[in-house]
Amino acid sequence: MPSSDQQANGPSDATRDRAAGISGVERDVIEHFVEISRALGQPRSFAEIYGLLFISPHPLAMDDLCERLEISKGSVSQGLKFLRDIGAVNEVEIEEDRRTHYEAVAELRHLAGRFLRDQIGPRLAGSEDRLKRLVTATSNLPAAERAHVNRRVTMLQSWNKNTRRVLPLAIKLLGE
Amino acid sequence: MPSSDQQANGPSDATRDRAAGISGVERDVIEHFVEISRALGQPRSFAEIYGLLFISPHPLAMDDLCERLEISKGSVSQGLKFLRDIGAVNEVEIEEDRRTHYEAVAELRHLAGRFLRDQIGPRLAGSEDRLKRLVTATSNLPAAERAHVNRRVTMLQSWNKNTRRVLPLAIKLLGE
DNA sequence: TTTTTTGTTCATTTTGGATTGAACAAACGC
DNA sequence: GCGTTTGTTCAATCCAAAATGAACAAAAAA
Repeated sequence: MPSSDQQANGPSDATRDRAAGISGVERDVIEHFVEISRALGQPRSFAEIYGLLFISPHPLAMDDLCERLEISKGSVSQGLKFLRDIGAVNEVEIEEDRRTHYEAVAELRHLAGRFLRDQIGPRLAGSEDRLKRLVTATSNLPAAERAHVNRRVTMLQSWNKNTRRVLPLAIKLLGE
Repeated sequence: MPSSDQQANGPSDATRDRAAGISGVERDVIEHFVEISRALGQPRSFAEIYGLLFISPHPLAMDDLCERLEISKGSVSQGLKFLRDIGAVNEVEIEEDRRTHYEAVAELRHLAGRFLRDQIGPRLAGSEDRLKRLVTATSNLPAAERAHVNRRVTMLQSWNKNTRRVLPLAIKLLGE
C-alpha cells in the first residue's frame, strides 16, 4: 500500500494544508522560494517543487509532489525537467521503489551559478550579436543621426561587456 | 506647431514603424531593452519608454512617447512614474513648452544600483523577517523534525546574508 | 503476451498582471 | 470667471505565460 501511507500517520497535524500533507512550517518555506523565484521570473510551480524538496527530510517522487502540492502531473514533470537541467535537484534511487526520487541541491553557489550561466548567459550572448548587427545598420544612417546613435550603441556594448565580466565574480563571492 | 513637426520631415524613412515615427535602428534598440527588462520581470511598456528615451537625441514629453510607441497615456504615465522612482530618467525643462520632458539616465552603475536597491533590497529585507519568524515557529515542532528543519532554515538565513553582502560589491564592480 | 505503473508531451484552459481608456484633478492661459 | 492643456488614477479589458489533463510512450510486472 505505497500510495496511502502518508494518510496513515502524518495528517493528524492540525496545521496541515487542506487535503495534502503540508505543515505550516513547510508552507512558509515553500512560500519563501516562491517569492524568490517570482523575482527571477520563474513559474510558481517550479519554486513550490524545489521548496518542498528542500525542506523534505527525504527524497520525493513525482506522485508525492503532485499530491502534497496539489498541482498536476504535467506541471511537476515540467518543473522537474527545468530543475534537473539547471542542476537544482538530483535524482536518487530508492530501494524497493522503482519510481525515481528527487532531492534538492542545497548549495547557494552551485544554484546561483548554474542559473546565471544557463538562463542569463545565453541572453547576454544574444544581446552581443544583436548589438554587432546594430553597429552595421547604424553605418548607413544620415550623418547627423549617425554620430549620436553610434555613441549610444557603443555604450550598450560596453554595458554588456561589464555585465559579463562581473557575473562570474559575483558567483564566486557568493561561495562564502 | 509643436505637435506635428515630427510628421513634417522624419516619416519619409522607409524603415519606420507603422504609423508613428520609429526608425528601424530605434526599433532594434528598444527591443534590446525590452529583452533585458523581461529578464528582470518588468513590463514591456516600461522598457519601450526607457529605450526610446535612451536612443532619442533630445528629451521627449508624454505625448511623444504615446504617439511614437503607440501605447496609451495611462501606460506612459505609469512607466514614467516607475522610471522616475528608480532614477532611470530625469525631468527636463524645455523653453516655450510647458510639458515636462524626460531624458534617459545612461549610466549602468547608477541604473543597476538603484534597481537592485529599490526592487531587490526590500524583498531581501522581507525575507529576513519571514525567516526570523520561521525560526520561532520551528521551535515548537516535534523533536524529530525540529533538527532537520532548523538546519534548513539556518541555511536560508545564511544564503540571504551572503546575497546582501555580494550585491553592493557587484554594483561597485559594474562601475568599471 | 497483456496489464499496470511511471513519466513526457502538447493542445486547451485558466489566470495574473499588463494595458487601456474614461473619469478625474491640477495647472495654465484667456 | 471659463475653457484648454497636461498629467494621474483606477476599474474593466486583454493577453502572454502557466497550469491542466488527456493522449501517448516506455518499462516493469503479471
